[in-house]
Amino acid sequence: MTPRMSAGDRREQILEAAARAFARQGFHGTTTDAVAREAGVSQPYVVRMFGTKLELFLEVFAQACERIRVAFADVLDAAPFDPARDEDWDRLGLAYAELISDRDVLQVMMHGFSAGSIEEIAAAGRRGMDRIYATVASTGCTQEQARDFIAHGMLINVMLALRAPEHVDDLGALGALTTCAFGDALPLATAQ
Amino acid sequence: MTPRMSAGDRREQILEAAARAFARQGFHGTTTDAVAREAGVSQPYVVRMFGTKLELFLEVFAQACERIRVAFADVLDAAPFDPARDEDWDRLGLAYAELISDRDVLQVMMHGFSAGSIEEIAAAGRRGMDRIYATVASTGCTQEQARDFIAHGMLINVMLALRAPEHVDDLGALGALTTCAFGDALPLATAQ
DNA sequence: TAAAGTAGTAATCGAATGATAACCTTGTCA
DNA sequence: TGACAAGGTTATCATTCGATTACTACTTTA
Repeated sequence: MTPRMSAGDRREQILEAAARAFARQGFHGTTTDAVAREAGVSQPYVVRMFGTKLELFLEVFAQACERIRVAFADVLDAAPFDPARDEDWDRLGLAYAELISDRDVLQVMMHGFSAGSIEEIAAAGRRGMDRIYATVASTGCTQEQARDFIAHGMLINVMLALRAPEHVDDLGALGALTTCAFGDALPLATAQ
Repeated sequence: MTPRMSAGDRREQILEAAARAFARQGFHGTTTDAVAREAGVSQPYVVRMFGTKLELFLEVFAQACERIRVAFADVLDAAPFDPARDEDWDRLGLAYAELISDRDVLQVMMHGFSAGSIEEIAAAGRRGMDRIYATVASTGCTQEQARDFIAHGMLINVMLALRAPEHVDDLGALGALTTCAFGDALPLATAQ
C-alpha cells in the first residue's frame, strides 16, 4: 500500500507541488515543509532531492518562465503574426490570459521577479525575462509594442496577486482598472 | 552621549530604516532585527513600538503608496493636464522616474503587491493601487490610457528589482527592453 | 532633589526552519 | 534467496525569528 514511485516521477510531482506552494508565498514565505506536505512526502526528502530550497525554487522558476515563453512561441508558430494587426496582439494576449487559470505559473514568475535581492534569483529573472521578451520581439514589432505588451502582463500579475478580480464589485475605481486590465479574460481570473 | 530622541522622531527614523530594509527583502525576507540594526536601535524596541512586524510593514507600505500618489497629484496640480498631449504624460512619467532615485519607495510598493497571500497586505495593496489609479484617472483620460500608464510603472518596478539597468551592457535583448522601459530616466536608475 | 514618566536595552523564550544523519523498506536480479 | 540498490522516513540539530519580560538610564517637574 506504500505508493512507490520512480525518482523521476516523484521529482515531477514535487516540482508541481513546489510551484503551487511558491506561487502562494514566494521564496522567503514558503517552507520546504510546506512543499513536502503539498507533495505528500517528507520534508527531508524534498531537501535531499534538490539540494537546497534555493535550487528548488530556481528550477520551479525557470520552468514557469519557459512555460510562458512557449505559450507565446506556440501562438507565433500557429499562424503568421502581423504586429500591425490588433487581432494578432489579442491572440498573444489570450495566450497569457489562459495561463491565468493555471495561476501558479504567473505568480511564481512574479515572485521570482521580486526576489531579486538574492543574486541568483535576480540572474535567473533576467534570463527568463530576456527570453520572453526576445520571443515577443521576434514578431518584428517595435520595441515599444513589445514593451507595452510585457508591461501589461506585469500589471495582470500584480492585479492577480492582489486578488482584484474577486473584489471587482466592492472596489470603486480599482474595479474599472481590473475589468480594463483583464478584458475578456476576467472570467478566467474570477473562476477558482 | 546616549542619543536620546523623542518617540515621534524615533518612530520616523525606524520607519525610514524599515523602508530601506523591506525594499531590499520584502515582508517575509526582512527580520525585525534587520530593521533594528538599520535604525541603530534594539530589536525589541522596534517590535514594541509597532506591535508586530506586520503592522510595521503595513505602515511602511501605506506610506510608500501615498508618496507615489502624491507625486502624481503634485504634477496634476502644478499645471493643467491634457490626456491627449504626449508631453503631459511624459511629465507624469517623469514624476515616477524621479522616485526611482529613491528606489525604496517603488520596491516597497512592489513587495507589498506580491505579498498578497497575507490578506491584510492584499487589502492594503488594493487600497493603495485604487488611490493611485484614481489619481491618474482623475486626469479625465480613458481607462485604457490609465491602465497603460500604470502597467508601465509595474514593468519599471520589475526591471528595477531585477537590477536590469546595471546589466544593460551584458544583456542582449533585455538591454533593449531596459532602455525602452526607462527611456530618459535610465541614468536615474543606474546611479546608486 | 525626589518622584514620576519616558526612552531604551539585555536577557531570554518558544516555535519554526533548513539541513543532516541514520535507518527502514520495497523492488530487482545474479 | 539473498544481497544490493533505490525510494523514503524518523529523529534530531543548530539557527533564526518574532515576541515578552524585566530591567536600566535619562529627563522633566513639582
